[in-house]
Order: sequence, then structure tokens, then C-alpha cells
Amino acid sequence: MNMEIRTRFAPSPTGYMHIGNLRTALYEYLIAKSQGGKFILRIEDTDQERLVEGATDVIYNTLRMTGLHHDEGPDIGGDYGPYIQSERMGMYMDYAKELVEKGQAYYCFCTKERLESLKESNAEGAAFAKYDRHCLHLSPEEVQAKLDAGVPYVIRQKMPDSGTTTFTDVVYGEITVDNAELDDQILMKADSFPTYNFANVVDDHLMCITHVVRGSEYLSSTPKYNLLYEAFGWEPPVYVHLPAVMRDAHHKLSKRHGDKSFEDLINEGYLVDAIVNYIALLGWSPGDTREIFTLKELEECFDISGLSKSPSIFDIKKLTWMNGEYMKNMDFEKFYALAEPKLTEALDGTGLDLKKIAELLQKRLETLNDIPGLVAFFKELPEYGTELYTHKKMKTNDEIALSSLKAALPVLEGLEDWNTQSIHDALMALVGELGIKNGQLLWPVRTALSGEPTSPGGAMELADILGKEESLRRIRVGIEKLEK
RNA sequence: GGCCCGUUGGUCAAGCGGUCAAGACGCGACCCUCUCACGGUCGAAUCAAGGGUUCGACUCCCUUACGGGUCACCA
Repeated sequence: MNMEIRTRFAPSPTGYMHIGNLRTALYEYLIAKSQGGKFILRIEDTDQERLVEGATDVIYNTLRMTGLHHDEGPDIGGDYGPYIQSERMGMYMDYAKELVEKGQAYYCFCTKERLESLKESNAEGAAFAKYDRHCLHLSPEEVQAKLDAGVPYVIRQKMPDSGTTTFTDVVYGEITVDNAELDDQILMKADSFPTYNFANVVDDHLMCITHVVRGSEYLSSTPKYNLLYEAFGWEPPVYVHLPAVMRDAHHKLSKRHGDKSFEDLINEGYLVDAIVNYIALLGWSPGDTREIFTLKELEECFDISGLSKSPSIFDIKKLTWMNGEYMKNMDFEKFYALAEPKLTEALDGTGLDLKKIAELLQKRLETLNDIPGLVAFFKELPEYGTELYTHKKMKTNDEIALSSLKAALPVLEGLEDWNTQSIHDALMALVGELGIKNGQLLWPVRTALSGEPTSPGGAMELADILGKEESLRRIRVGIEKLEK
């Protein structure tokens, strides 16, 4: 029978959501959900020194926004709690002692100083020093005596003396290492807290995690994890190691080096769905040429075999393109709801029809933050030079522009109904009368109305939105500039 | 340095012994057009190198190079 797949996202509350972590969460979610499994959230907050106020909320918010709903977690409970690691601290010592009893781990009373000197004496050009197992051969009596005397201790995992350890990673395949390479790593620290590696194994086992999904930086320590599972007599999980998300060929994405977090991208006007869609494709491919996916669609077609082995560089340009795709293909009402705040902010007090402007904008936007810059001219005609009137393709220059504007002015002044259609009819009729090209009339009008080299919408649309009075005023300004 | 992993256009990538080596972003050109954009058409651009194995290698094996990871009482 098939065991239900359980994956977990185990972030540290750092106060922001790293893109690489979000992608890991996404894959964990998809691996579980594509097989009808469960996605669990476990907060790893044991690093008390780096604790940030409100940091767990960032995690909850991100999962909620992206739709990566967890089935169990600190905020919603579950059968395998607690889901906050700091609340699990009492349970690890017993497991460590169990291993000692089984002969798979041992007490170590070595001082940090001794360990330090060990490294130095070993430093013959190499920075590598395994623990020398000084305490491995202590007799039970000696150990007990030291414990009774209150000598500080750690508990170390006893690695096999010889042979090799092999494990299979879903992405990287079969990996074998010499056991001689493995250090007797510390399981319980002198402060009686578990090390990360140990806590992870115990937690994952207790939470019945079937697929451990994590960054490839853990590939090297996986043999130790596996040995730990074996030592306990537990069944090891399926390992899925993920290649890193890079900033460039040499560096991982990192907040500290100025790379953007999920929140940063949202603040810069990127859409949640586009971000999720984009990062899904950073290291995974569906095998066909589809690129636009909703989360639901990803759940349906996600397959572990599409995961890549090599790191991928985060390309903001492609994200930006994809963001534009989402904007263009969105229902207008939904788009308007997103754009409205930005429009209101930029055009406050103008009384302009924001919906009409939004319609013009929807197909030309890459991010929501482009809005203010694109619509500013509606509020106030910018200062501009008459060189804007010269456009080679439109076959215009100052002279033509001036005469076109002069011709357009009375026509528009005489317009009773002011809407896109009436403006269109009037101007096109004028083009016919004058026997000029469309652009020779429309380009100057558009330029006069916007004062910009480019604008969302052409002459007729801008005139309609600006209204008769303001449009005429701007055309007069244009004439004035050209007459100088 | 030891060990582990990786390497298809600038970027994301498909490929899983036989393809003119998909597709997308970006870039360039053209078309459409009242600007920009959208849309459409086309184009430049890739198998890290060298050995094998094979009738045949991007695909399998080895070596080299170059990257990355890891070697904590940090997570």
C-alpha cells in the first residue's frame, strides 16, 4: 500500500521570506499535494540570538498569500505537535541516551580547548580535523564518575569504523561515501540542547515525515542522517535535495547582498501568482513547453522527475515578463482592484475616470509600480520641448505639428459630444479634409495632450479621458510652444 | 586540502544512443499601428575539453578544467 506522503517546511523565523526558501516550500507543498499528501509547517526557532519580533507572522502570511496552505502547524495544530521547535526541547535527551545505550553514541567530556588544539595540530595545510575519539573508550564506570562529578559533556554519534554508507537522493541519485570521512558529530550540546542535525532527524521521524526536501548543502551530511535513522532502527525518509537559487554564477541569492525577498518583490509591484509561477520553473520543468501555471495546475502536473540537478540563476527580467502576462490576462475588474490604489495615489484630486485609464494601462504594464510614472502626465502636463513633435515615422515636424494643432483646435472646440467615438470621427474627418496622413494629425495631438514621448493610449483616448476643457488647454499650450 | 555534487545559447530549459539539438525570457529585424505597448513573423545565439564504448554520442564510461557544497557544542 502507499503510505501517505508527508513533507514539511521548516523555516527559521528571520523576519523575511527568502526566495530560495519559498521555492523549497513550494516544492515541498507540491510533492505532497501532487500525491494527495500532507504539508506540514514546523518553525525552527531555536536560534534565540537571531530571534526577530513578528518573524513567524511573516511565514504565516507568506504561506497564506501564496496559497501554500499547510495541513499541520503551530497555528492550526495537528497530531504531531508541538510544531514549534523551541517547545520540543525536552524530548531530545532521552533519544540521545537511547542511542548511548545501543552503543551508537557516547558521552564526550573533552573541553573546547582540547578540541581546538586538536584542530591546530592537525592543520598541515588542511583545515580538516575529525574528532579523535578520545572519549569513545571510556569505561562505563569512568563515564558515570564524570557524570556524577558534574563534568560538562556532549553526546556524540558513533560513526562506523569502516565501510561505506549509501543513500539514494531522488534528484542526485545514489551517493556513496566512505564512513572514514564521517566525523563523530555532536548530537547533544553541553547546554543539553540538541544540535540542529539531531533535532531534525528526531522531529522528522516523530512527525512521520516521508520526504525530506531541502537544499543541496545538506547532501554532505545526509549519510550521517541516514546512519542516525539506522541507529534508531527507524526507516529513513526519501531524500529530495534541491539545487540552489543563485544570484549569478557564483553566489546564492542572499538577502544580505541585496537580493530581494518575497516581500520586496510584492512591494515592487509583482503579483503573488506570478512569483509563485516563476519560482516553480526555477529548477523544475514540466517536460513540455507550458510556462504559465496556477498553483492548482502545478499541483496536478508536478512531478519530482522534473527537478533539476544544477543551480539556476534568478532572472528578474523573466519574472517581470511573466508578471506582465498575469496582468494582461487578468479579469479587468481584478486588475482594477489592484491598480486602483496606485492610480488614486497618483491622480488624487484630478477627478479623472480611473477605470478608463486602467483599461489603457492593463496591456502595457509589467509591474504595478510602473503605474505612477505612466500616468503622471494626466495630473499635470509636464514641461516638454517641441522636439517631441518631430517623429520620423509619423512624418511630422514642428511646422506640420503646428498647423495640425491649429486645425484640430476649432474642430474639437466645436464638438458637442466629447467621447472617444466623436473625437475619432471629428479628427479622422479632419485628416481627410487636410489630405494628410493620420499620424501627422494624431501624433501632434497626442504629444500636446501628454507632453510625453510615449503614453498609454493615443490622441483620441487621451482626449476623452482628459476632458474637453483640459484637452483644449493642452493643445493651446502646444500651439504656443510651437509658435515660439 | 579531503570528500560530495554540478556543467545544453546571456538566462530558464527540453532532451534520457539515431532530432536540421524543442520552447521561453532577453536581444535584433520586420509587420500591424495615432506614440508606447499588445499581437504576429523572422533572426542571431548552446551541448566545458580530451579520450574511450558503439555502426552511431548532448545522452554511457574515464580523465582534465571550471564552478558549487561540505568538513562547528550554527542552523
